[in-house]
Amino acid sequence: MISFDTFKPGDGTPIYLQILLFIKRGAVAGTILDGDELPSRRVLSALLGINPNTVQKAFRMLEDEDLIESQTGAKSTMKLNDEKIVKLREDLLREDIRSITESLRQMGITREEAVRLIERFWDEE
Amino acid sequence: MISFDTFKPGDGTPIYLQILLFIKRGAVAGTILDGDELPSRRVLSALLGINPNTVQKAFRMLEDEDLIESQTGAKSTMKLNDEKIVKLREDLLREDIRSITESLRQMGITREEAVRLIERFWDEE
DNA sequence: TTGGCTGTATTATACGACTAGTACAGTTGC
DNA sequence: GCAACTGTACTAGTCGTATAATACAGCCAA
Repeated sequence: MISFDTFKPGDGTPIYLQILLFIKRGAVAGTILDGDELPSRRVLSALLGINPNTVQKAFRMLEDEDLIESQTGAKSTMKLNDEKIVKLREDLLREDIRSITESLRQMGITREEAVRLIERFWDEE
Repeated sequence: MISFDTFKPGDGTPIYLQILLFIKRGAVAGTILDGDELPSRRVLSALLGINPNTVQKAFRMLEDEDLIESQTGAKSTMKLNDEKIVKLREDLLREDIRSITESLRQMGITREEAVRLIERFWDEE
């Protein structure tokens, strides 16, 4: 059963997107595996203190991307393979890096400064 | 007059926040200086193809942070000094770095991999 | 078999972001 | 002075996110 212990809703990002990203990043990290059972919509929503419909929206999108399998009455399970994971990793990384480089460049930060900042703040907090 | 030529609304971030960040990052980069005139609400909204109220919301928040000065009838101007800029730089950098490190860590990326990714993708696009 | 769980669907409500339109007071340049 | 600009304020409406409550059909273990 996939654990959401490390999941903490934050920023202003829609909750359903945060759930989506949490699952995808777990799949990339290898902490979430093919066949793993997801918590039920009701259980997870109670756990996170949010509405079941919000969880359902996230799970529905995961199913639309063929990353989970659902059938009425039974728990949903992860549906992963190497190809999907490689693609997920590329997509997520590309967007993260694109976002940070654009942001830092707008502030006039150089590549060398950016690297130094990452090295310095990586292990904080 | 501050130019918004490089401003391109994107992601799902609220437009008024994107305008806010554009100004703040420009101040940090030194491309926007103390005393600089801002385009009028109406002109900027027409330029960006958005509603004047959205621009007003961003400008209002900048004034609440004492980063611009506005008076009825006259154009708004930037209100900066070294102390404010240092603080802006720290706040913006901290949030950017926090965001990217958290995201990459959730994907199981190490510090060394993160640095390599930044170095590799910095000059792309 | 049966009761409690599962996924799925529907309706209604609330709020923030954004748009549209209008109005009014004050500045600026000719 | 006056016309054209400026900032500010307000109402009304749409859309996406999130909540709340309810309902139904299918799985599964005791």
